[in-house]
Amino acid sequence: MATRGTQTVSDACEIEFIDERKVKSVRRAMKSDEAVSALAETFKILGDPTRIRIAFALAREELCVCDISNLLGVSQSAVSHSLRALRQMKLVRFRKEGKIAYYTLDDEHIAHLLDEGFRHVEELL
Amino acid sequence: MATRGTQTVSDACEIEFIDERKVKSVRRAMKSDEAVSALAETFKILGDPTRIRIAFALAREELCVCDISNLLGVSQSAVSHSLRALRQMKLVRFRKEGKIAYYTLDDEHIAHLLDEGFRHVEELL
DNA sequence: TTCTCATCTGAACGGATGTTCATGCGTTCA
DNA sequence: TGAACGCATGAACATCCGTTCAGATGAGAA
Repeated sequence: MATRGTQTVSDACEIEFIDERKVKSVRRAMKSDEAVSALAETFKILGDPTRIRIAFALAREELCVCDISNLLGVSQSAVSHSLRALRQMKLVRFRKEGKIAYYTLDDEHIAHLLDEGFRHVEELL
Repeated sequence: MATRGTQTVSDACEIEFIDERKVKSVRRAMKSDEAVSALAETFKILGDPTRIRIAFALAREELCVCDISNLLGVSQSAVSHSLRALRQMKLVRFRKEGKIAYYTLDDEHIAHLLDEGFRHVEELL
């Protein structure tokens, strides 16, 4: 903490601005807190190898929990927990047929997100 | 844990497959472990409101650490830690001019990722 | 050189998160 | 109706992660 004048500021930077014009320009374009938080939550949910594999698979085929479990070699419980997380962020949706739950991606933005992401990381391998 | 035959499997599903064709089809298309892990790391880094704001800002203007700190109202130390994380995932790059470090996005995939992500979440607000 | 400034870094603390285990719920079939 | 099955869920535990604090580094000014 640095004390300046009467108020205590979280010691960001002592000087006022390096380039006030650029800062103001970006500030105007900045997204709302709700949008930023929602996007952060979405990325956080996708920040897990199992959930990425699940989303990738569901982008190609409609699958039931058991199929996903077999496909990835992950316990059914873990798959179900992952699916719930994906569901809460509206990344996947499902329909029930008897006792079987079939999952798919909720919309194509997610598929694009994955494609764009893979394109980025595959450039660096 | 369930024991089946000689090998112990993580009790995924007792039956073999619900739809073997779909599972095999997805399995063939599945990305490598390295790509999946790298993408998960990338999303994990982006799964934080501060780092999203930073990336969003750097997609529009080249900024120094002090500007970012002022722009977001976050301590300079926190910004620096976030930038290091973004740097390690090759999401941003920087150049030094005297004692000032100017940061920008590393490539446009990241900008597209953010745009696509915002498009997704803004549909749900 | 010495001081100031912009930035970086490691350690440490508290909260969030992933995984597993055990169990509960709803459906199907004998 | 009761057993088997597919799936969902809560609790508990260990681990990861974000933030802050204190100090270090390196460049420019005095």
